[in-house]
Amino acid sequence: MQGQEILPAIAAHLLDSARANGGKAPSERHLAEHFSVSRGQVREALAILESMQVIERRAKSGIYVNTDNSGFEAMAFFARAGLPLENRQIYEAVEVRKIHEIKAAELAAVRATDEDFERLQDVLERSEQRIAAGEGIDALDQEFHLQIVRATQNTLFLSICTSFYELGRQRLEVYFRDPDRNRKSHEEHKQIYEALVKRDAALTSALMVSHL
Amino acid sequence: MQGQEILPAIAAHLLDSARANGGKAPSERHLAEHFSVSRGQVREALAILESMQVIERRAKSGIYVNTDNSGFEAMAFFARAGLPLENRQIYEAVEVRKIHEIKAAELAAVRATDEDFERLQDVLERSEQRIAAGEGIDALDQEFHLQIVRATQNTLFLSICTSFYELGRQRLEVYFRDPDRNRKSHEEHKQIYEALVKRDAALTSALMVSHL
DNA sequence: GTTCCATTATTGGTAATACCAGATTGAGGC
DNA sequence: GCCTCAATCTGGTATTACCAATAATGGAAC
Repeated sequence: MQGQEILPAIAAHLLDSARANGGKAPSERHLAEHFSVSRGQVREALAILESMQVIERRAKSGIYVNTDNSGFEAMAFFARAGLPLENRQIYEAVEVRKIHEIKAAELAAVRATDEDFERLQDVLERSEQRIAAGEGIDALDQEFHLQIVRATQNTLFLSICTSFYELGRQRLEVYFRDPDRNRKSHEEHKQIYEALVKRDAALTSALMVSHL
Repeated sequence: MQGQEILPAIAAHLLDSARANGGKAPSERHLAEHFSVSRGQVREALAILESMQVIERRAKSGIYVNTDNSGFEAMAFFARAGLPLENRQIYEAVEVRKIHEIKAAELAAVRATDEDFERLQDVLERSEQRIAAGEGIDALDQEFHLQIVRATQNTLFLSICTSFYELGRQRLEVYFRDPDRNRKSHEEHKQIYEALVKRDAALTSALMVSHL
């Protein structure tokens, strides 16, 4: 185990230990020895985890894991690191994601630029090729949705949505094993694209609702 | 200058230095000396800033500030720390905030519990008292909106919105100097509350649109 | 004056060590 | 069983040192 990539490992270890120990996590010195790194490295990782409110460091006492943690930063980190999320967190994230997707579609219909349309069309073409070759869409599905969010011209919106995509990656890979779903999803994407080009916000939004 | 609270100070210093130096920030050793803390403390702060993608640390080279940074984490941190945001970031945040507020009102109308109604009523009563005393609403206005988001029963939603409120604090304090605005805002809050109690999602949402 | 290269200084990454003072714990006395 | 107090553990902080790659510098060659 070596530098920088220890963050997820330490996070996972903290969560496990805390679960088996009533919220209390191992000391910095223990963690340093366990992962064969210096205490400084451990403290850097802990500082980040504390900034995301995943843990709390109490001076002269110890490290405590926030069990009821549902902050956005923490969720995004967990998703990125492949750490397990609570069922409630997943449910909430899916709901918030839907809300964003639908609103993004509506805004994109009004604001999308020519470059946005080109990018979307490119994604659709590549999807078509993969389907024709009998392969799954998986990553392209997310890229399509991401490009729609991007077409809102709101980078903050994009930043938030990107976190949600990382969350759903594993689930979607399984989902897109089924060729029928691939085709169906692709057809809906094409419809959404058509609505976007017409700049029909209401239609785009409605199509997105039924697509999700 | 002493521990833990140096993060905002270091962040501000990095931004200033980088602006005057083409993206390049002072070295860790310089920062440590400037703030009279150890290099370890500086590195903890830098680790957090890097996790928020505010900076990039290139080994054996230096620290570089991400100028085109528009990540959610960074925005939330900047707002919390009272650091200046780009105009574009503020504009985007206001838009995203509106979207959330409106959707929250719609969801809250369906999901609000008795406790939620009590909390909202409490906020309204306190607002009434402050207005009667000729004082401004400021914080209570935000509390009202926050309680509505809370009534969606989606803690992730709440987490995201909380970040936006911290952003708008300064602006709102100025806004609520005007007694007329206070009264008007309070009246609209009462209408929204009535719509919520009726569990009329469409009406609540519509009222929120015109309120914002 | 310009170009090119070798030497040097600087920089982030990492580790090891030490001290502080409050929190925690455990043993001993009552 | 309860209380008291000392030994231990813990996070917070600072200091020092080494590594290796980069960036800066200075001089040599043209």
